[in-house]
Parts: sequence; C-alpha cells; structure tokens
Amino acid sequence: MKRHPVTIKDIARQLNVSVATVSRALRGLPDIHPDTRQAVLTLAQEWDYQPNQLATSLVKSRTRTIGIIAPNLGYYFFSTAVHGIEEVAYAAGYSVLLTQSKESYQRELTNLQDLARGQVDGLIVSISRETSDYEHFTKLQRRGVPLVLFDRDCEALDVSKVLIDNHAAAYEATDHLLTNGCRRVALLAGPAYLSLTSQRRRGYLDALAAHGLPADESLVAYGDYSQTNAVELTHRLMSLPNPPDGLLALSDRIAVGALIALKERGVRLPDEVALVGFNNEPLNALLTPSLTSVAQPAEEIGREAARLLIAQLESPQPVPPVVLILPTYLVVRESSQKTVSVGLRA
Amino acid sequence: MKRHPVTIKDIARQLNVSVATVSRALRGLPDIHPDTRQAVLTLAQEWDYQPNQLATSLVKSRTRTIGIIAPNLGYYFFSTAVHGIEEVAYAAGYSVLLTQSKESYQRELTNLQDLARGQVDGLIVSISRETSDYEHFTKLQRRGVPLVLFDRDCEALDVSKVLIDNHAAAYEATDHLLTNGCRRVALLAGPAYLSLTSQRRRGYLDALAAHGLPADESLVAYGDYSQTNAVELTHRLMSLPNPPDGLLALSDRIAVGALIALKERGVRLPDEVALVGFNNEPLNALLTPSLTSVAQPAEEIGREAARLLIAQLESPQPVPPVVLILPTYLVVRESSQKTVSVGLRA
DNA sequence: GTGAAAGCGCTAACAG
DNA sequence: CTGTTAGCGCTTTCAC
Repeated sequence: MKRHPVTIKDIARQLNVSVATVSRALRGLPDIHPDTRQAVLTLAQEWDYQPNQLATSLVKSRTRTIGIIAPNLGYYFFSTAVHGIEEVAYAAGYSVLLTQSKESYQRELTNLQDLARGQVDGLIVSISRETSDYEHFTKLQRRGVPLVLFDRDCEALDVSKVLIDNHAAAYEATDHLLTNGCRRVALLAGPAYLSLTSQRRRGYLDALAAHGLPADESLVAYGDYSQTNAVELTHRLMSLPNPPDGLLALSDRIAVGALIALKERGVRLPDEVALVGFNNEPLNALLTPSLTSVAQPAEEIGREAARLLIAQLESPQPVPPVVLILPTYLVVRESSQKTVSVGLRA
Repeated sequence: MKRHPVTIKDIARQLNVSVATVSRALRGLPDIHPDTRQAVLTLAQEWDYQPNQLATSLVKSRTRTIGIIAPNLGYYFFSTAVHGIEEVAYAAGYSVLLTQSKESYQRELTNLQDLARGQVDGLIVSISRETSDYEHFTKLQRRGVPLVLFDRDCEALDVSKVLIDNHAAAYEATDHLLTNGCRRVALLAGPAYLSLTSQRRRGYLDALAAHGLPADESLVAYGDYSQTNAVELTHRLMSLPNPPDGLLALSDRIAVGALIALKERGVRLPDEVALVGFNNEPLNALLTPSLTSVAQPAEEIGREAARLLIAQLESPQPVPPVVLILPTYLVVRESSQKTVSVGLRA
C-alpha cells in the first residue's frame, strides 16, 4: 500500500484553513495569527510533514543546490577539494550534489545532463582527462547555467576557474632536484596533448635552462597516468645509455610506478636517483623512501570555487569570469634528498 | 538578462500545436503523425531543449534517482562500492546522487533530509560511526522511502542490507596469524560500542580458543580509528610485560598506525610482530613491509545494494527485507609471514 | 492524431 | 490576518 506523503493541502484541510496560510505558517512569514501558526506547526510536526523540494524548486526556478563533477572522488585531491566546496556551500545554505566522471567523457556528459535538467543552479567541474570536445560546456553556458572550473583547465572555456600555476610548480620541483645534486632530470608526464602536461613541461625545461643544462627530449616520457605504464617508462629511461639521476613524476601514482621500477632494478633512492611526485597524497609519507611531492591547496581550491559560483548565483547581473591561480608548495621528504644533502635552494 | 530555458510550451507555440502533442512527440509515444514528430524533434534539437526534470518528477512522483550517503568517499572501500552502485543504477536507467557524512551524525541527518525531500526514490546508506540515534531512518521507512544499508549495520533497522561476515573475517585473520607462528595476538579495535567491533572481537576470541589459547583482555585495545590513536595504543601494547607477537588491526589506517609505532620502537616486522589489517586499501601493497589485509568485495557489495534497492523500487508490492552476507578473503602479504614461513592453514 | 483541461505540491500576487 | 487565483513545466485522461 502506498500512502502518499503528507502535503500542505492535507494540513490545510485538517485545520480548515487555506494552503496559502499553511505555507506562510511553515515558512515563518509575518502576518499570521500566532494560534494559526502554532496549530500548523504542531500538526506538521505530528504528521512528520516534509516540504516537497521539487515543487518549491519548480515554482522558484532555483534549487539552492550546486552540482559537482569530479574525475574521481577516490583521489585525495578531489575528495579534499570537495570537502572545501561543501564547507562553503553549506554555510551559504546550498546543498551539494556529487558525481564522478571516472575520467570518462561519456560519464561526464551524462552527469552534466542529469544535473543540468533543473536539478542544480550551477556547476563546479574538473574536466575528465578523456574530454577533448567541450561543446557540452559551451551549451550549458549558452543556457545561462553558471559554471566554475577547478584544477583541470580548458582554455577554450571563458568561465571562472580556480587553478594552480603548473609552470611554477614544475619549475620549483625541478629546481629542487637540481639543487639537491641531480644532473640529469627526466620527466615522467601524462599524455602530451593535455595543456597541464605542456605547462609543466615548460616549467621543467625552464628550470633546466636556469641551471645551464641542456634540454634532452629523450628524457621526457609521456604516458597515460597509470601505474603500470609508469613502471615501464621508468625502466625505459633507466636503460638509456646515459640514464637520469633525478625523476619528476607528474602525479604521485606515476611516482609510485617509478618507485616500483627502481626497486626492481635495485637502484638506490634517493642517492642514485632522486624522485619527486605531484599531488601530495597521504600515502606518500608512508612509502619507503617517503616521497617528496608538489602539494596543492586542495581544500582552499574547493572553497574558492564554491565562493566564485555562489557569487555568480546570487548576483543580479552577470559576473565577469575570474581566474584564480593558487600557489603550490613542495613537501620535501626522503625521496629527493641525496645523502650529501644541500639545503633547499642553498 | 536572464533568458528562460526553452520549454515544451515554447515549442508548441512555435509549431502551432498543443503542449500535449509536443510532449508525446518528445517521448516517442505512438499515435502521432510522423511529420509532426519530426518537426518537434528538429526544433527541440535546434533550440537545445532540455526537459525539466523537476516538473516531470513532480507529476510522476518519482525521480528515477537514488541517493547515497557514505561516510567518506575518500576511502577506497566506499569509492569502490559507489562505483558498483553506479554501474547497476545506470544500467537500470537511474541516476545517482552522492553525499558523504564524513562520519558526522549531523551531516548524515542533513544529507538524509535533503535527499528525502522528493529528490530521490530510495536511499543506499552506510551509517556514520558517530550515529547512535536511528530515528531519522525509521521515520524514512514510515514515510515509505525504500532504504538499503551496506557495510555498516544497525540491528534495530529492519531493512535490506548488504554486509560481510565480521565474525568469520576476524576469525580467519586471527587464525592466519596463529598458524603463522604467533602465540600472543592482540586486537587493535575501534570503539567498543560498535556492533562491528564486538562481532569481530568474537571472531578473534573464537579463533584463539580454537587454537587452545586463553583470551587475555589486556590484549584488546579499543580506539577511535585514528592513526595517531593507533600509534599510541600500539606503544601501550608493546610496553606490556608480556607484549604481543601478532596484531590484528580492524582497519588499514589502524594498521598503518601500528606500523609506525613498531618502526619507532625498532621492532622487526613480521618476525618479531606480525600484522594484519582490514579493508585492503591499495596503499597496503606499497608499504614496507607490504600489509596483509582482510579484503571485502566492495564493488560487489555496491552492486548488490543497488540491485536490492531497485528491486524494491520497481516492485508493485512491498518487498520483504533481504540481508546479504558477502564473503571476505584474506590478502596475504609480507607483514604477516614470519621468516620460518608455514603455509596458510598448513 | 490532436487539443483542452486538470493536476503534481508549492509560492506569489491581490483582494478583502 | 486569511482566502482566492494563477502558474512553475510537464503528464495524463478524455473528448473530438
């Protein structure tokens, strides 16, 4: 038997008042008799009345809900960023709807459409790695749905963004390796076509140049971000006639792959080869050796993204896009400090 | 300027047909002239029409959406289980709304209410550790909203559940340690009041008994699941006049804490102390020594939970609750195999 | 084949 | 202070 949920109509009928009165009482509007209000409130409580959010949203044409599409909530960076988003959103009276694309373009598309069918007022998204067609986002904009990007950028999209300075991050990491005595630093990258890859690659190259070292294209290895692929790439690099003595991995997962490969070869870390990763996953501290990594202010990135979106949602006029670049910082651990240790930038 | 989204009304007006016709055409219902349908479809495409999900849900009083409340999506177990849920849900034509309670009763409550206000047809939840009052769930049931629990049980709730056999899991892990040469196995547990704790504790005790070993209450340490707390507890256990030579940690995080404490004390793993964790987080394979752990079929748990919920949603009559107990299995790694290794259960 | 009308549950003028 | 009316965008009889 399916009993229907109690509505304001039920309450109105029972109390011999109009639905408008019930609605007013429930929402605490002024201009209502204390007794009436009390009666309504009491009955609502007793019957466990729950306002139907769908109906309210429909008439108000806003949901006070923001949607998130993240590539993978299992990654520390994203689960932390989401935490930041939720913090700001809840404080501002918004609910948050989470989805994950699992780095799949198809799922990103599906999630986007699901969310954009009136379920949310705006979206915060980090684009899947697989995505190269951005029409779903431009369509969204044309429909006037506010959008904020974080972490993963798309230059073609003229929207607010919260990003990090990839060039500077890679520069700092490379400089750290060189300052710590590396002479040949290799780059373990993701796919070459990602803008993130090319930005970090430039930072890496510029740091080499600043140290008066030549760029050696054979030391730049592009991969697919998987751990197994990273193992392979590392073996290949180490088999070079002139192998590297330092590795900059563009994600911690890649770094773990490198670590495994180096152990397989019996290479001593950090003395023979120093290693730096990206993202500062908590597990880095637990590895042997513990892994130096570029940290991003994940929670703050999330908070800023939420602030930007909410500002747009609450502004009567259109808000021009803002691009925030947040600073990264290097968390130095064992994997990058050669025994004859010299201080950072010493 | 806020242009309103295009509605069937707009299309109807433009085409000089009624909204009913447009609605039919869009949904591919029969009894409509092919030309009319074509015209509608073409215009909808051109104008990028998106059906308003809120309106549809309101009239149908179902959303084809299922809500999830998980304690923390950053944990491998939950992000994997959610993946399983999504797989089944999408295949059945449902969308999935994710929320995380972050182990907070308050947030669990808020999430529940948000979701239950008409946004979802049913819920799949894993109860927060902090939750000891279950009225929000019983209320939900009384309102006829289908609910399925997974991983974290609440015996007071008479709903479908997908769980593991905690007793058997702890028994197997303890037996493994004893079979591998441990004589004094300690238990690093969570809070004593959790049913999960007491079930696993029983499994642990029964395994001891099966090996003819006495139960020693001083070897059972209750904690709060945090890593720092686990470090402390381990130090305390190891300072005992008669310290343990085997540790069963009821989560991998606790196990990591134990690992840290043991390293601080210079205790050799696994020879002096063997260690087994729970949940089989991927990082376990990367620790030194790599960590033996009780694995749960996370994805399958998610899939089963989704199947149970969807079965309820699609059944005309009420469905009696089903409790599924899925098997766990021990993933043996270095941390539990003493040098004088004997085979598992040999 | 198609349209008119009613209604999902709620809010928002506008009267009184 | 309270009720009436209209309507959010869509589906669903029931006529024609």
